[in-house]
Amino acid sequence: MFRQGDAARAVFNVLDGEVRLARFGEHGEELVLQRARPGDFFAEASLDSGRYHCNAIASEEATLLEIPAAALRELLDTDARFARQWVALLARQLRNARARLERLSLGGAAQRVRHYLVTEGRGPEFEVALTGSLKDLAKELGLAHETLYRTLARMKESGELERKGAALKLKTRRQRV
Amino acid sequence: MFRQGDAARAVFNVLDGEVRLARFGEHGEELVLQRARPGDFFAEASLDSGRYHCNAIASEEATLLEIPAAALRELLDTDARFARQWVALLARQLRNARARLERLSLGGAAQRVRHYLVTEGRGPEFEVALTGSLKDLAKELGLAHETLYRTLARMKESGELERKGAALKLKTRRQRV
DNA sequence: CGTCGCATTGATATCGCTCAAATCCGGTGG
DNA sequence: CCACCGGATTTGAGCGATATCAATGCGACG
Repeated sequence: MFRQGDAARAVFNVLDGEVRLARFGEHGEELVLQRARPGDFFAEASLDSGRYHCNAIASEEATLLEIPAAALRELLDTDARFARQWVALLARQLRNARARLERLSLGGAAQRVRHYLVTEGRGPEFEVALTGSLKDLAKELGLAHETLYRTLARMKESGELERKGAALKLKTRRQRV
Repeated sequence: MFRQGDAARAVFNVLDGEVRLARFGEHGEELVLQRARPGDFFAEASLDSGRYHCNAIASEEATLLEIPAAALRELLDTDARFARQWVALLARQLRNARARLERLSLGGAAQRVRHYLVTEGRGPEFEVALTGSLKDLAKELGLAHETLYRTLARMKESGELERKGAALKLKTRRQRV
């Protein structure tokens, strides 16, 4: 859709499909900043800065709603209800980014997995339905995929984790150490 | 000022001093999410969610402006200019959080230091004036402080980095590998 | 002068990354 | 229906970077 450094012309809303927001390291490795799924906005943070700060990649066929920057500014200025929702949206994304920040600062693969389940999971057992592959999850957690496989296997063996197809559950409460 | 889990009553603005926004791990280690300095707002993201998501700690004497949640909502609804600035503030913080996210996802201490200098530094040599101690910087970079010392020493020895008191500069351009 | 915290350096252990190989699985084409 | 292919998954082995533990110097501050 656009590349890092382009002038920010518009904000987008995903109607259908999925778009990855990513940056690329020196060696071509991809860092996913955000995965925008139907209903999500993206490039919201670039609006005020004039340039896009990452690359938008449609991994599959996707339908997008493109909102020109000028139109958005107009909306923000005139529609108070919209402005309030926009603020709520930014705040939500900010909290999400900070949760990931906290996760990445954890030492130890198992801790990251636990943190992921506790923050993203639902219900008393912190159940998470995997959307993509485990390799994708490994990227999200900042781990090599082999490490994630091994960590999941070890946690499953110790009874701390349960896997049913694409669902992950935390079985035991986090222990006092 | 407040603790994680408290009901979010207000947003704050630092007039003087410094406030750390942090969470604590199981073993008491501190994770700094944000350092609010004079002019900065904090707890902006908690407003919509009802509860604070981290602890606010005044590391030194600080003067704060407390803005009750109701007042802020009122402002957002009535003052379009304020709402626009508030959106810009959130967007800035979001970009900042994502930059840190990108940094933490880098492997290798030297890469993180470079990323820090390139994103936070000013001018052609990416000069950064250290505000706190190197231990604080180490936390920000997600490194043990010993590792940061060693990394800085190695980079200085190789001529890539220069240190003058509290200022850090990148001397050579990042090389193609 | 004693203490405290930061800065620095050394030694060691550990954990996760890298390289490698085997298996599985879904899809594709014959 | 079967052979084949690519990507994900899984397991193994070894290495290297970082965390951890430890000791010392140094400056500020009481």
